[in-house]
Amino acid sequence: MLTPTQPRPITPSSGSTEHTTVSPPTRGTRQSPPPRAATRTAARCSSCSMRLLCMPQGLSADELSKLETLICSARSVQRGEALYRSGDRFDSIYAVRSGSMKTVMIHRDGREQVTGLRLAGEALGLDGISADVHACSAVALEDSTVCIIPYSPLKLLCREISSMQDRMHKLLGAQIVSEAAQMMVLGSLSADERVAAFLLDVSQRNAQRGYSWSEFNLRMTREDMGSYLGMTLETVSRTLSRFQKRGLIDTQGKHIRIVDLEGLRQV
Amino acid sequence: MLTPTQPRPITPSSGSTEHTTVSPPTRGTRQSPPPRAATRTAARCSSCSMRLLCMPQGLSADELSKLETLICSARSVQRGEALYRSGDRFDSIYAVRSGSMKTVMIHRDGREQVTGLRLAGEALGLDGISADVHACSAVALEDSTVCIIPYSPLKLLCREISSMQDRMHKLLGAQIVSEAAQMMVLGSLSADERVAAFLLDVSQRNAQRGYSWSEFNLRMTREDMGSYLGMTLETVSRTLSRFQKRGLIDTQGKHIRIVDLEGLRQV
DNA sequence: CGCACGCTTGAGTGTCCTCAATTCGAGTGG
DNA sequence: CCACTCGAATTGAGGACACTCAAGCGTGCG
Repeated sequence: MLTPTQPRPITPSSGSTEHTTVSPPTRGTRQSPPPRAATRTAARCSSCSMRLLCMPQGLSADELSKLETLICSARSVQRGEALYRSGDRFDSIYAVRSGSMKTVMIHRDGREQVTGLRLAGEALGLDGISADVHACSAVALEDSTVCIIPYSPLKLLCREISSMQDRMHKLLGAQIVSEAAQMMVLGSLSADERVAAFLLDVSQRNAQRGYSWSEFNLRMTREDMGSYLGMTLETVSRTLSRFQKRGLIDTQGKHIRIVDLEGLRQV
Repeated sequence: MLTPTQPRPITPSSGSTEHTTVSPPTRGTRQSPPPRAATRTAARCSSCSMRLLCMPQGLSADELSKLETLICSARSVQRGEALYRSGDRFDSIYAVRSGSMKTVMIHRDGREQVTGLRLAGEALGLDGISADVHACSAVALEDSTVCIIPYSPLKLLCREISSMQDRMHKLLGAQIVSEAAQMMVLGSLSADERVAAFLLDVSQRNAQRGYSWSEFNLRMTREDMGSYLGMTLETVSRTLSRFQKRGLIDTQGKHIRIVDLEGLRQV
């Protein structure tokens, strides 16, 4: 496969706030000198992490209060800013509260691969568990906020409450499965099929979270999509145009409307 | 990129014991009617799962004995036979004790993608945790034996012993990272680079387990390698031949010797 | 308003796929 | 023991799909 954790050429946590090579910093993006960690009320935050961690199982009132003892602060991340970088020490996982983020892995020669897209409500940061150091970088695709769930207290909680343990395992397991699915996309599908699969995936995840399956804003650039799907931005653009001519979708820029769901499913 | 394999009608779990299309059953492979679960002594098995689950941390004698209460049987799997299939109910994870296995994911149109290679000592079956049902199939590349670690008792143990919990999390996290790395291989590297990365990965994993980094038998067929690397078997074969002419490796069939490690690293 | 960035579209090229023939090797049966 | 058979691997020739390079357009932001 590859030497998994390559010598990181990416300045892991240089004093400067520049997010250098992770994503070419948008000129318009204001370079907020201190990546300000805006702390919010614990109440809102634990409700955020609860959705992430406890959704399926019901918890007793007692257990709920224990959950709320998780020091669960929030942080806002500006568009283009990195929540964490490959090589950063791992100590928390995150739940996207608003906005969206991408995860990026960097090859030693500088090529970068988008390895994931995280929408509001989804988990982030699990790539740090195995080595106590993050393997990917997480970059905001738009101004976003995340919930910070410190890992050590979370582990304790998982030992106390079995449904939390279950939830944690399923969270990790779900990422394993979705990455395997993406390997299938990259390894076996044609360009058209990849784009269709991606649109259907985002549509389905939107639906799951109570938003429209048929209409959404994809904050990634064509280049990000291309990187995620293993193709060039030009091919992504051409494919979307062709889909539009075929009456499958309706796009203008980052806004996408799915017109013919069944058609998309049939490649 | 490609539309590689022909429509493969795979029967996920037909009543028959045939391992039909997962990997065309070698004629010679005897069709053992009951996929026999050869149970071994618990002692050998827990030592097997211990390597997998406890390697980094030391455990107290007391904790060790608890670990051994894990009902940990073994099973042998013939070449071409499936240890589990996509859709099977999940109730155990496995540790490869001897031999090697591949994990395979099947697209609805029948195309199949090799999503992983597991050598002796490595973990298997984590793809079932998220949905209580396996997302991949696991097929033996040669006659192999695996250690069966029932999941429910394992969960209990993780709640009792924090180092087991750590180990479990790291096992899951490591698969997340290695799959992300494979996404980078599939999404960003050329054919030559993919093959080189794969050889280096296997070499490194062999070294890690105390075997030779420079010489090994890859039990996958060229087709399996191609599927795993997102290319055709012909391209794999051509690439290996070219590497040999360049003096990077020495191959005959499935036996591979790495001649110029540094050269391989430089693509 | 103007610049810069992102997106679209076109033309030409190259990498890798497809199809096909042959060789090699292992397991089987005569 | 050797010929036979079948699958796996190698190698070649030709073609297709996606990439590269390049120009033009839209738009959001300073």
